[in-house]
Amino acid sequence: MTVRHLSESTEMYLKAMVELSDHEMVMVPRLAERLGVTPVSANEMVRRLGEQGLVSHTPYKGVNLTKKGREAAVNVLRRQRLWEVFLHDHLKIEWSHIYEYACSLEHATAPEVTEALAAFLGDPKTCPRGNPIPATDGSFKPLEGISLGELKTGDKARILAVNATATDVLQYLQERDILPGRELRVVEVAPLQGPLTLEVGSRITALGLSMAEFVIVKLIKS
Amino acid sequence: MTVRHLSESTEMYLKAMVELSDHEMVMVPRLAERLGVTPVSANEMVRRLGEQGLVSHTPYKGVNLTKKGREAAVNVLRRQRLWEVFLHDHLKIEWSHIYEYACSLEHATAPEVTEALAAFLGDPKTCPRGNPIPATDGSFKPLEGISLGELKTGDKARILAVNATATDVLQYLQERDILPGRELRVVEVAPLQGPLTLEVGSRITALGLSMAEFVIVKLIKS
DNA sequence: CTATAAAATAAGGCTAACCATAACATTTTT
DNA sequence: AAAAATGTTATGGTTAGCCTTATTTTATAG
Repeated sequence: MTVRHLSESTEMYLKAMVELSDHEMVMVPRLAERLGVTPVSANEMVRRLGEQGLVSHTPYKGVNLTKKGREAAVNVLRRQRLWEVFLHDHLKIEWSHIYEYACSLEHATAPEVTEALAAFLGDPKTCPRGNPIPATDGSFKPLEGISLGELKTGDKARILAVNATATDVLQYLQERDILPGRELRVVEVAPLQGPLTLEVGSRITALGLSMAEFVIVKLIKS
Repeated sequence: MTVRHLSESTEMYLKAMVELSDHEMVMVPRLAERLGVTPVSANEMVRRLGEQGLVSHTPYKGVNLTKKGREAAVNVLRRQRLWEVFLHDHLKIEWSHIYEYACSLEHATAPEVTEALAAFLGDPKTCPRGNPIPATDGSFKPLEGISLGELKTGDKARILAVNATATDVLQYLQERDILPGRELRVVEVAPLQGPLTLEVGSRITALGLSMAEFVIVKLIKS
């Protein structure tokens, strides 16, 4: 049915693809950025993934996952987010660190362990960063929401998920209480890619646009 | 103080060394056997470990761990055995599989996660295979017991630990109820490296010598 | 003390993932 | 339509960890 055993690197590429655009084409250099490798290396790897039938690449148009690739990617996501739940709820690991640690564990997790873990956790549907956890059968509908960067002055919204992966970014956001479930109001949007001024709880915070991109929100009708 | 980050392969070598002889010299080909690599590869790797100050190798005499190497090795053991406890007690993974799964996880476990896991598990002292779990500070006294292979006809003993690592061997032993805590009696020791005949519970079982080597027991005075 | 077995080393090769630099192709902008 | 920006490919290099096939060194048993 699905795939035997994929290298850690392969899993990271697949996960990156599903994380930064589900179903749309991704330019290879965008992938490279997210994975912290050079575009040349990413191209090389994409070729290898193509040979394995995991992605299809149309030069100058982008890559996307094949059916097989998406299955594998969703499976990685499942493992990762289950570990996130465990690390957060049971081990009480600090929120900003769980992504990093879960990411190491995910590659070392056999199917039997994944399912036992899911059962132990009570089949959670959401991870601590707010993202949905794919089901065993691979069914998975990505969060419907918009990026915080798309809001206008005066908009009110609830934070659905925080998709940052770097520990320091997560820490920065955590310090400002920008966490799943919180509600916020956009006080001001500065021009020229300038920062957003937000009111979260009763705090006023400035947030750069690039960080705001990581925050998925749902507009609250007002 | 201790070491930054060791590769998975490095950790496996260190663990193998502490597992198959604590404090005694090990011949490199013995290491190679346990790790499933050729003696040539093991020699190469031992050289690299030597350069990192983790082992010291005296040609034709054997290798042993340096202080630094032993610290690292004991740390790996700690992580591994903690995961074994989690997999067995909480995830209810089958006994014969926990070594294999724990072994993957151990290499992906940061210190913060290790300690949080230990706390979550209630600082267990023993893993499901019967081995002691090293403490955070690295203190660790190996089990004192003898190998089942050293027993004589008529001896009675209690099984302290089962040190096999291969899943199929563990399964074989599990099927014959050769598990930590069980008591047994040696019915017969066949000559010429022949099998032992054992009475475990009320069952009579024949066990080859090489498998018996994996079983650590304590003689019961009679 | 020499013969044999065991351990070690030498030499050359392979793979997955990375890197840099440079050339080339395509898309987008002006 | 030309220039600029972006994406891709070519080429050659690196590292860790493995491999095989000799060859050499040492330990040990007769």
